[in-house]
Amino acid sequence: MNAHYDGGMPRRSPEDRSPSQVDVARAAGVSAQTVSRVISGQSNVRPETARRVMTAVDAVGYRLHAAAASLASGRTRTLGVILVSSDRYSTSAILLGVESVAAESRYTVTTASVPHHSTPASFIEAFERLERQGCEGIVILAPVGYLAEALGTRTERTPTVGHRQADSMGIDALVDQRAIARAATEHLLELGHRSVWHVSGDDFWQESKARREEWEAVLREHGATPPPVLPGDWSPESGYRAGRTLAAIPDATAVFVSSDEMAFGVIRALHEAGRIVPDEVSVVSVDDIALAAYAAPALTTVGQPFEKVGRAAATRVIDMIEKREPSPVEPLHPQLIVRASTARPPAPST
Amino acid sequence: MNAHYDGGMPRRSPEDRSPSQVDVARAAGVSAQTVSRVISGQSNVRPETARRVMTAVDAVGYRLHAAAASLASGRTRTLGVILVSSDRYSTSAILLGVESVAAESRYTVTTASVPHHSTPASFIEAFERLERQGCEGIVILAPVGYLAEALGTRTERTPTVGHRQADSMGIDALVDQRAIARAATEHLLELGHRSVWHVSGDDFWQESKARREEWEAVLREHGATPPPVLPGDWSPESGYRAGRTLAAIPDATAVFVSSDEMAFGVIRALHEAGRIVPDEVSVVSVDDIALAAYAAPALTTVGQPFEKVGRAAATRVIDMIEKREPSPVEPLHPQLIVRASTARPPAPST
DNA sequence: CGCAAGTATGTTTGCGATAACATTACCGTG
DNA sequence: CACGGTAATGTTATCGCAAACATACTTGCG
Repeated sequence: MNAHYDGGMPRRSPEDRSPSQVDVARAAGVSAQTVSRVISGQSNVRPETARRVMTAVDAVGYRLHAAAASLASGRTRTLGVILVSSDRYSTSAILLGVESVAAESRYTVTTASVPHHSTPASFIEAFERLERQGCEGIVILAPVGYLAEALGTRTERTPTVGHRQADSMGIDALVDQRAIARAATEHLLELGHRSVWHVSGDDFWQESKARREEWEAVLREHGATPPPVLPGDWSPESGYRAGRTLAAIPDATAVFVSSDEMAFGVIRALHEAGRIVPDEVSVVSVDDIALAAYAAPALTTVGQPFEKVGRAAATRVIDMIEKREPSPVEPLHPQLIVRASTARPPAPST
Repeated sequence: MNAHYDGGMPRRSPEDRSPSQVDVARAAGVSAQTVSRVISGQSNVRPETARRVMTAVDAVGYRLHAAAASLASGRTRTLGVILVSSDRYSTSAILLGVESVAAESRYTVTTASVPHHSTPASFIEAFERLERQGCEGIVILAPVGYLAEALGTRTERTPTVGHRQADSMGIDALVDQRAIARAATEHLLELGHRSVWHVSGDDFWQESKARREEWEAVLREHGATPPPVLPGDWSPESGYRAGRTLAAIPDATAVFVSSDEMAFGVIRALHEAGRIVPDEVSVVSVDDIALAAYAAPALTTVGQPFEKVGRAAATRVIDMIEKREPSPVEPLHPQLIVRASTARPPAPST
C-alpha cells in the first residue's frame, strides 16, 4: 500500500496545455461563457453562434475538462457500480447495460468490486469508496439481504439502486424474484410432481430469500408441505453437497435450484448416486447462463434479461439523481426455458 | 439519448457545503497548504502537526474533493478498463485484481464495456471515451490481435497495457499463453496419444493465435503433423459445432480446446455421437472456471491466475503513468489440473 | 410608440485544491 | 556569534469551467 500517493508534480507549462474554452472562445470570436453554454447544450444560443463555436471546437481540438466542470458545477456525473467479483455470469451483462445508459446521459461509470464471500464491512467499504470518489448514484449488483440495513442512512445521501429485490429498503426491485420462483415451481408441479425440493442460494442475498418464500407459498397453494430447504451458496460445490443429500431421499422427484451453477453440482451428485435426471429427478434452475444448454442434461431454467436489468437500473438512478419522474421502464420478465432436465415424475415403483 | 445533459444547477449555498481544507485548517490552527501536505502525504510536516491535522480532519468530517485536486494538480488518478462484455468469466476476476491495486495506489477505476462481437471501431470508441474522461492509463482486457494496430498512436499518449506491445506488455504476455498450450498438448501426448486436435478460440484474440502456434510446435517436436484447426469463438455453441466435426473423425483420440466453455460443447457433441470421454476421446481445455469440475466428466484444464493478472496489469500501468521502473512482478504461471476428461488412448480396435 | 418580457451574449466571481514562491525557526560550524 | 543551509510552515496565484449578475438587443402588445 502506497501511503503517500504523490510527491507533487510540476505544473505544466502554458504551451503544452490542452486547449480550454477560452481558446475556443477566441477562435470563434465569442465569450468563454458562450462556449460553455454551447458545450453543455443550453438553449439560449443562436443556432448560428452554436455552429461557429462547434467549428472552433473542432479546429482547436477542444475537449471538456471533466474535473474543472465538476468543480465549477458541483456535479461529478459519475455513477458507481458495486459488483461481486465471482464466477457468476450475470455481472458483465448488467454492467454493459448500466454503462450504455450512462454513456447516453453523459455519465461516467466507476466500479468497486468486492470479493466473492464478503462481509457487510466490505460492502460498506466499497460504498464509501464510491461516495468518496464523488459518485452521484450507486448501483449495487449484489443486493445482499442485510445490505439495506448495513448501509443504513448512507443510501439517503446517495441515490442507490439494486438490481434485485430488497423489499422497500430503498434499494429497489427490478426483476421480480418471486415470479422466478413461481415459474420454476409451478412448472414442476404441472408436470405432475407432488412436491418440489429447493436448493437455496446464499442467504446473504436478498433474492435468495424471496425465491425461497415464493417456492413455499406456491407449494402451500397446491396443498403440499414444503420440505426442508437445502442450503446452498451459489457455488457448484454447494449444489453438489445439496445433491448428495437429495439423492438419499427416495421420495424427492423434483428440485428447484436457485442458480444454474448449483444445478451442475446437484446433477453431478444425483448422477453419482445413480439417480437419473430427468427420469427420476427433475431439476429447474435460474439464470440461463451460456453453459445451461450444455449441461448433461441441458438445463431447464428461468432466464433473466440481464442487460436490460442494467439499463433499467442505470435509468433509475439517473432519474433519482436528476430528481425527475421515474422514466417508464419496460417490464423485466423472467422467462422459463424448458430444456431436458425436467420431465414427468416416474411412475410409483410400488 | 440526452442531447442536453444539464440545464444548470444552482450553486450550493455556503452552509451545506461539505468541509474543505480551509475548514480543517481553521480547526487545526494551521494553513490550508499544510492540510494539503498532510492529506497528500508529503514529508515536510512535523509528525505532531500532522497528527493535529488528522484529528481536525476527523472532527470536521473532511473528505478530499477529487475534482478540485484533479484540477489543481493536473492529474486525475483514474485508470480505465476496457472489457468485453461476454459470459467469459475471467473478466470479473481480472477486474477485481485491477481495482485492488488501483485502490492501494489511490487510483479510481472506470470501465468501458464493448459488446461481445465487436469491431475495431467499438474498441477505438471505448478507448477514446476513456481518454476523454481523463484516464491516465488504460488496461484492455481483450487482447485482440488487431488492437495494437487499430489503436495506433493513441497508446503513446496514454499508457496502455493489455494488447501486444513490444511483445512484453500485453495481458497475453503476462501469462505465457504458449506455456498453456504446451502444458495441455504435452499432457495428452504423454498419455500416449499419437496426435492432438485443436479447437481454437476466436481468432480475434491474440491469445488464441499464440496457443494455436504453440500447439502446432509441440506436435511437430513430437514428430506429428498437426491436423486442421477446428475454429471456435469461445462460446459453448462453437465448441459443439467443432465437436460434431470431431466426432466424425474416428482417428481423433485427443483434443486441446481453448476454453472450458467450448469444452462443454465439444463433450456434448461427442456424447451425442456416442463417443465416450475420456475412454475414446480425451479433452483438455483452458481456464479452470468454477464449473470445470462439474462437467461430465470433470474437465482436465489449464488454469490461469486471473486476479493476479489483473494486479500485474494495474501495477504495470501505474508504473508507466508515474514513470517508475517497472515493479517486479510475481511470475504468473498457468497450471495444469488433471481431472477426468483425459485418459490413455483406446487400444487400437484392429 | 413605449415599455414590459423575453432572448442572446458578455463580465465577474468562485468552486477546492495544489504549485510556486515567501517566510520563519532552527541547526551546526568556522 | 554571525552565517549558510535546511526543515517547517505560510501566502498567493492558478487550474478550467459554470453560476450569478449585467448588458445589449429583440419581440409583442396596448
